[in-house]
Amino acid sequence: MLVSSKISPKTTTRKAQIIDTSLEMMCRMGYQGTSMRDIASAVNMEAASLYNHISAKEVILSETCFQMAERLLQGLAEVNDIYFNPIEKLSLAVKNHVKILTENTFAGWVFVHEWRHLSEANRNRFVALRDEYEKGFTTILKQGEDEGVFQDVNNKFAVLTILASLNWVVEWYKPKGGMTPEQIAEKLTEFILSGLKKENN
Amino acid sequence: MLVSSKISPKTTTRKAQIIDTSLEMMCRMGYQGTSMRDIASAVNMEAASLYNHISAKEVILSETCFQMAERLLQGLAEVNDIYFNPIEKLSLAVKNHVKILTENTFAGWVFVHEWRHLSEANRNRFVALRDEYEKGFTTILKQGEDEGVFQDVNNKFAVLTILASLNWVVEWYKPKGGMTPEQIAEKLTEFILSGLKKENN
DNA sequence: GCTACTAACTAACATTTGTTAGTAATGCAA
DNA sequence: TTGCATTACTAACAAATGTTAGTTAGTAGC
Repeated sequence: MLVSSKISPKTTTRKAQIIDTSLEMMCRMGYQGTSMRDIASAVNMEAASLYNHISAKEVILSETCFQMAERLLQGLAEVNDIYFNPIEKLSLAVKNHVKILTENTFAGWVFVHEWRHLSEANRNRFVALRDEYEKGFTTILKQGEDEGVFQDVNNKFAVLTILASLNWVVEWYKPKGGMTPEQIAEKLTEFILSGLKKENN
Repeated sequence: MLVSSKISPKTTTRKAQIIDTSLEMMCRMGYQGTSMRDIASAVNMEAASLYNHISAKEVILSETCFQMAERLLQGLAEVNDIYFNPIEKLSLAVKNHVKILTENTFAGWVFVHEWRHLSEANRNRFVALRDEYEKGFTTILKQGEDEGVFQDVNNKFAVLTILASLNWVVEWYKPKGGMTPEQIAEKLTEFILSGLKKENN
């Protein structure tokens, strides 16, 4: 082994290293624009050697997409289980979303942009998870409406618009940038809520 | 010529036909996922024959991206020139944006998502236009602040979030769907403005 | 010290990629 | 009728693609 990644023997496996590097490259050049040879040379090995760690290129994409989806869903489920106030729920759902996307910037970007290149079977599974996630947000909005805290809006439209602004975070968030994930979440919540709270207009 | 597209001899050129078909395919499979042979067989010809109409694959992408950028910029410039009231300005800027993106769904999608695959030179030019466009929105927000109509927000943050929700339209807008572009623009404006107007909270 | 495993290698594969060269058939203008 | 521009074709190119086969050096457990 020429290149040893023995900083911490088990926590950072070679596989994780390959995936991390791949994700970073896919952010710059896209999934289809990043070849196995590109990835290999970035981690200082031959393309064929990658297959000792990863069974196929698509696994890099699918593992990332599903991991992120699971994390988002789990966070949202917790919020919906524990809290009662719709405003609080929405605020925490936003915080959860921003936290997960900014925690791993590259995975976040790939999750938002590159899932389209999943194989059909995986793409279908993925879209199902995404729909479930959207449903979680819809539930919060509905509850808010019922309790008279939120305006009466087209829920589908509102959820999509909200998620749009949340997902866009991956586009411009930089860890060393001016705002922390918490500040971003707070500002986004403000932005969204001021447009939803009834006592406005 | 086996396939004749003589519905209206000059308005729909073969080139336009090729580009339209390409854009539709790129929406489904991405720029890199759409090969010249894919495009060719979709318009019933050989890949090599495409080069009688288009000098390179990238031209399909670059022409689309720059055309859309120009249209958006021109619309925004008109709004900023003619009107004075910041709320009216913002509302019309949103309407302009939604109109142009929904007028040609495929071009809109490609414009939003695939510009990354432009060659470096073109990408730089493109990003410059996009920055200019963002600046136009920033101007409106600033004016609104100065006149005390809008809240004091982080302008960069607000503009990016606004554009995020505007661009997301390409993701889910369907011509035969429930909402017309005008209705979408109106709802988006409502959503954005209620989060900006001072008399809120 | 033998065994089994891990992780790297070289070589090659069958496709697919964007694109060029060269060649015909067509239709319009002179 | 001649000539030119348009638009299609076939054939081929060099490069790049994801992946497999077969091999080998090092390491850990018995």
